[in-house]
Amino acid sequence: MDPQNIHRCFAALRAAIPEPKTELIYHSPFQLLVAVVLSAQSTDKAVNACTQTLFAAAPTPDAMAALGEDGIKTHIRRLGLFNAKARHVHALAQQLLALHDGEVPADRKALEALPGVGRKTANVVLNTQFGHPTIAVDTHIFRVGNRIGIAPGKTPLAVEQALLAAVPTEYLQDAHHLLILHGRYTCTARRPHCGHCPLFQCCEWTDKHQWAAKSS
DNA sequence: ATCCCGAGGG
DNA sequence: CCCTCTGGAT
Repeated sequence: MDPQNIHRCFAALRAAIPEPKTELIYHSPFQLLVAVVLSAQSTDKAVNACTQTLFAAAPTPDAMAALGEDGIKTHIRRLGLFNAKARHVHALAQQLLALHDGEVPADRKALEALPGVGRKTANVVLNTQFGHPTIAVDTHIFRVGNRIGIAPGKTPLAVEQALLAAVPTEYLQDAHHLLILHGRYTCTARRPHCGHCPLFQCCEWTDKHQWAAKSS
């Protein structure tokens, strides 16, 4: 997709979603990091409910390490993958204490070396906590990017780089959130609502007409 | 390529 | 009832 078309897409999204909601603000980089680790394969609503009680009990890496794996589990039992997540969050707190003086590192390599943290999670931390220009490519953004033609049939990294190249740095935050919302509510995985999609004109997905016919 | 692993939606 | 969810590690 050529850059002009990408800009047309974002203009259309901006018009359709006038006021992007700011992401939930967490009290510290540590709490945001934990929240993102917990969010894997889970809805934001469920994660918010869990983190509220979890951070009341253990707001810092120190307290989280002391809470222990089983203690963490009692707060996140409603999430999917909660066993692995409790293990990761506990090990995460311990490693922050052991290797980084209890602070979340502002470095990609150090972040991705932490348990339960991959590129997507590292990008969220780098962007929201440390102001680095990154795009965290989750399943929504990956799907949307491939469909509309930003990086058809390619890897999440290719989508990330294409968006980084196309979106002005100061607009990355909003672009990220617009794409998430678009993927969540309109460009859905199974039954996309192409019939009332704000990106229908600029979208290069070959199946868009088929789905437009099925979705009013 | 597969596992982890539960809730909520279509 | 089946699928999907703001993934990451093996």
